[in-house]
Amino acid sequence: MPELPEVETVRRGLLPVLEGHILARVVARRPDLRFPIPDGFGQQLTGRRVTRLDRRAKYLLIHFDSGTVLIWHLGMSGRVLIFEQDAPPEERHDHIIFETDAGAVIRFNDTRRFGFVDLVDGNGLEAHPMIAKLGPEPLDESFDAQALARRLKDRKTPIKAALLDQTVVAGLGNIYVSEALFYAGISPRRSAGTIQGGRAVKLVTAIKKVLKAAIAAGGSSLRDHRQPNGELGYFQHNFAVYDRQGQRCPGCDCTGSIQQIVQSGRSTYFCTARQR
DNA sequence: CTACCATCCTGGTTGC
DNA sequence: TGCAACCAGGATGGTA
Repeated sequence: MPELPEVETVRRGLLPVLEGHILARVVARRPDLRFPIPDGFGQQLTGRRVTRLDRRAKYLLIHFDSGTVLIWHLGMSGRVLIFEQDAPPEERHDHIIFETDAGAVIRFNDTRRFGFVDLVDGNGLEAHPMIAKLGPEPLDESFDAQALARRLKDRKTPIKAALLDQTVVAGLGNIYVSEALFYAGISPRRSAGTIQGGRAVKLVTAIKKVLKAAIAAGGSSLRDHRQPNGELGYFQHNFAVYDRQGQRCPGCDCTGSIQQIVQSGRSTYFCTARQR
């Protein structure tokens, strides 16, 4: 799915067309995505003004003047497209359509339908089952080496798997975990509990660095992600290891090449010389 | 606790 | 060229 940088890119694209605007029309073109679309979805949002547009981990949180919050997860293949005028015909996987009082059209297109939306009262947001268990935001100042080390302590699972666990740190996915471990010089196979002290400092630094760089690049366009204006993100050109198996390691003079392994069913990419 | 697996879907790529 | 198997950025719940 879109990971944190891609969702943040979508949020930034939506800001100018949504924040402060009223939804003039909201249509769900099918009854379900990953989960059923809430009853009265369109009716609850139509005529409401967007007061705030937040992101938590990989979730978009759209606050309305009614007190309702739209929780929106893009799944693995979800795309948000914005047309400020002259929207082209709807396409096959355009599942939800929003139109604003200014005439902007926003479409949620999701071929695999792993995405979902839910509506919750703002007071209950933190208790929502999808939100309540999330770990710290990796770009928050409070997410530091101590915070990470504490959450990894005594865990025997490989660090790769631990970083994909959204209760450890929220927002990383398969791409940025490989990238962050590369910059930290840590093997994806290393037992998570051994990431303490200096290693934790390196890993936190690497996580923040790679996420910030990816956001600045508009995310990564591998298969599905596009910026909401339709442009491709370009961080995929800056991957150090992801999807680069067999290529030379960009970070050291080692003679080896980038290895691809499978951990808990997902591909991992790393340099065996540089990452220990 | 941990590791592993299947599952929800569609579509692009790979290999025969 | 056809076709089937496999793979993909996620997250959960079940099993052993």
